[in-house]
Amino acid sequence: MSSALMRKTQTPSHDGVTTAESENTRLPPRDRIIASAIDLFRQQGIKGVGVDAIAEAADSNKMTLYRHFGSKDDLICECLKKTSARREQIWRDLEAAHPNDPIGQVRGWIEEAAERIFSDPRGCDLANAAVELREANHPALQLIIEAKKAHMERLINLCRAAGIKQPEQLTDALVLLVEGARVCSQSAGIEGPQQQLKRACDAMIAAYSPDS
Amino acid sequence: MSSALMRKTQTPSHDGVTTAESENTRLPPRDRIIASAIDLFRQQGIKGVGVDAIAEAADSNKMTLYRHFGSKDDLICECLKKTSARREQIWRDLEAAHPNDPIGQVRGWIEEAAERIFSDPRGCDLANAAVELREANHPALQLIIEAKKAHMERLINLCRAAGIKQPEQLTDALVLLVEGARVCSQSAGIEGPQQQLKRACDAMIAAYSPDS
DNA sequence: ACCCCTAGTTACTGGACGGTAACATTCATG
DNA sequence: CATGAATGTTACCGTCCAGTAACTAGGGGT
Repeated sequence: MSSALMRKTQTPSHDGVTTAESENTRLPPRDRIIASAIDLFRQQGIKGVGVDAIAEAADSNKMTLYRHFGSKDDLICECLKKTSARREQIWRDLEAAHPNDPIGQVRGWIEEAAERIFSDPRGCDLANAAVELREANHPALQLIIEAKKAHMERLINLCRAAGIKQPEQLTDALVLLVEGARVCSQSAGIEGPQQQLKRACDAMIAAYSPDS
Repeated sequence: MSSALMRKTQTPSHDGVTTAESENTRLPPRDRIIASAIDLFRQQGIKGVGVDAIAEAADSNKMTLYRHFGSKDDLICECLKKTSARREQIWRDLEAAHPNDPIGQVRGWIEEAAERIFSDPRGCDLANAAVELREANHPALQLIIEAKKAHMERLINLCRAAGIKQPEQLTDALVLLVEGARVCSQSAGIEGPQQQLKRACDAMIAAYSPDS
């Protein structure tokens, strides 16, 4: 809490001209608002944070927020889209890191998920949003489902390219394990079963790999 | 309003002796409130429902609610305790259904989880609560962690009794799969990987079973 | 100069929220 | 019948929420 407040206190472009370079380049308000919203949603939950807090954290204000996003639900959807886009980027990075090595990309994805679980045990933003936004037909829900579907499609193709016998089944199993680890990191304490995510995935991959 | 009045009109022990049992016996307000709260929390999320709505759904009122529970957080904790207690009862039922068959109890637990996922795809109340109650040191969190821990302890003992080589590892993997299926039933659409929960668990059990 | 678009500021609305006070009612007991 | 505890009823408090209105301040273009 206090650290977050402290961090926000930095007076922005107080001396004006020098901001030329580096990450200090102030993003336009829309991007700042989305970034702050993703942050706060992750820290306090979607229903646990109000638009005023988001605007303030973005060093902006509520009116500007409402000029860019028609409603809080709108902003939520844009945040989820942004999160999905970042995921796509991670996949592209994995492809670059393991070229022509589909199973390496799959293992890289698992590795990345495991690291993230330990460095920031707050689960998957998309899945968490689905838990919080239970009102029927919430516009975010379709986004979440489609993102998960696209994600699994990619995994299936990688598994197939890797010569897995039943790529759909292995993908389902791996997704269950990873999603389970992400939720357990929130509900099962620091010593929970998420500690064994990689080992469980290895066992599952072995079970579906062609016998050596 | 009027329906509430109508419903309340039943004269209780009007004929004295016969009322021994029957489900028409109105539960005391405290139990009605907890039951209604669990229901509403599940339907609309913990942060999505107010105490007024809970009191009304319980055919009671806010003051009675606050006489029994010091705060909404208090009520949340009692609901989670009740949920944990019901889980314990499920385990006892499984023990009775599969006496001296530890792996049968484990499979029965998986079976029960799978059925529940399809009949009511709203995930695990405990895990969902952990997702929603992110404020640091929320009193519910410790309850959730302890319930999950006790649950896993039971699974480990069953796996060990079944002759599994590494009972802790198999338990971790099975819990990841089941928790993953529960969260995917909310976030991955009706055709999500939760459909393959049982198959994935079978593969995992096979991988950890002594070779036949 | 001019306009115009974007962004920031302040103040506000109406409603829902968690929680409380004061009072009225029921009802099983003595 | 009297008592007292548990329950119900109504009204209220202060706070927070999502969302809006009116106004001001800069910053480029033309």
